[in-house]
Amino acid sequence: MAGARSDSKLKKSEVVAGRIRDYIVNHELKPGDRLPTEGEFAKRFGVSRVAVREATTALGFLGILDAAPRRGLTVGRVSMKKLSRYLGFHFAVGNYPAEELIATRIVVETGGLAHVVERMACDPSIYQQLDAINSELRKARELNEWIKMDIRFHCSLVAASGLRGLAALNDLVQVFFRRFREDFPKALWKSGVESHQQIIDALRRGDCAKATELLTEHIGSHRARVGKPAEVESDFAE
Amino acid sequence: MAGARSDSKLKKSEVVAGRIRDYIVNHELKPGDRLPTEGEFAKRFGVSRVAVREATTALGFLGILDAAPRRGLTVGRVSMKKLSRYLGFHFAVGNYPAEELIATRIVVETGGLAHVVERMACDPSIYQQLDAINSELRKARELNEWIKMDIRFHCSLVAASGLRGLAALNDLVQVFFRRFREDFPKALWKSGVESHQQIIDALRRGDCAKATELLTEHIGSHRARVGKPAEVESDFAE
DNA sequence: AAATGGTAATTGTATTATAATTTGGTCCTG
DNA sequence: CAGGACCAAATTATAATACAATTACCATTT
Repeated sequence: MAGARSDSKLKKSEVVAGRIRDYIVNHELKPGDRLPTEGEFAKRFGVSRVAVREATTALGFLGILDAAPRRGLTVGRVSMKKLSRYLGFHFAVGNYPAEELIATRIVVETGGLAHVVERMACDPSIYQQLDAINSELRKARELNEWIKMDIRFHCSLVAASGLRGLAALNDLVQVFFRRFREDFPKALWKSGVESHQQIIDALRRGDCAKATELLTEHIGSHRARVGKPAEVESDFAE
Repeated sequence: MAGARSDSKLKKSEVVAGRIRDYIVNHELKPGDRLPTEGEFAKRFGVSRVAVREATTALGFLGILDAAPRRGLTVGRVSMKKLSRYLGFHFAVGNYPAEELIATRIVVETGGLAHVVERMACDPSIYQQLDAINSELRKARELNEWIKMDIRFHCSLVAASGLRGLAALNDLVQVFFRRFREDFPKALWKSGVESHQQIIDALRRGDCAKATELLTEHIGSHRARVGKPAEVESDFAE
């Protein structure tokens, strides 16, 4: 009942945003291409510049377009970083249950391992990079630093699969997961780093099954702590 | 070089959006909770109401909050459907390579299968639901209808894992994948439906390995068609 | 020809006004 | 006294306008 309006009656700025979207699609514009100015759109759509402005601002948030004085509007690039800045926290609010989030992490991260093994066989620098990050992690002395490096390790692990789409999804998952790292006890840091080491060593050996087992265990170790309930809708399904 | 501004100099509306986000986090607000009015925020942040309005509009696009006259601002629910309206088309513009998108789909969809088998054993209605959707798909006579039902089948398949986070990610992937369905030849519809049937039958038998193999093959069959190159950044990994 | 500075175009921000909508209360009626 | 209808106030929705800030482009000068 809450979002009933979203279909029955679109706000004007949403309509305008849709028309700008259509403009991009119909003209087959690619990132970097220029769009008409805000005033131009306002005149063309017969609305005030404020309405256009709200639409362009919102689309700017999504990374769909960029706006700069004198340059005007240009088609942008979707940036997961930009998105996660606003969406990541919301999953902390919307509360997916811990168990589901952990299981999702396992799926996404282990899903990339086979590709990692494949690429690592051709390119030894991949191992070195992961190893270097883990060394940094070992040197962490403060929680925020540790969190940052731990996230970087896991993101790099998935990125090493070469599947940028999967890496993008993983970026999101990691952000949603952040709250579980906030109270990660220092006593467990060391064993975490060792887990990482074992995982990348298994990958270098080409032992994908072992790496999968270790990573599943590693992520699953978070189950020890917490798990709030929640209610989150899924969309298309049903 | 394009998005350099995004870190060096945030627009005021982005700053305001960030502060509203922080407000929600700091007050531990949950979906449905009320926020101060736009005027209130404007006074509190020392900016004009237009700046607040741009922020709230953008956050409204993302589903992070709802705004209604007299009711004011309330914390919203993230809706993948809402997001995909604006992001889906952009991935068609931003162009992930087909191969990567296919591989990502395989990871996400097959990753949920083990959970599906588990839940299906306890709840036969899950099979019935998937079977019903596939029957609908079999009756499709028009491309748009077919696309819609095919997406619904695959989304329901992942949703059947019970992992709502994974289902949300999958919703996104399906939207990004849409462009590959646009020119799906009618001649292949029938074999697609049969693949679906074999998959859910394998799941009902508890044969997860077979289902995984079939689904991998099913999704991979898209490889026959196309594959544009692209350049898309990944974020955290570097 | 290159560098430098100015100018104009375009977005960024603020102010104000008015319309539309919805909640909540109040008043009237049975 | 209860219930419904209506009215009013609060709040968002939209618009019009003005000015500041920024920067791409051009002209001018050295």
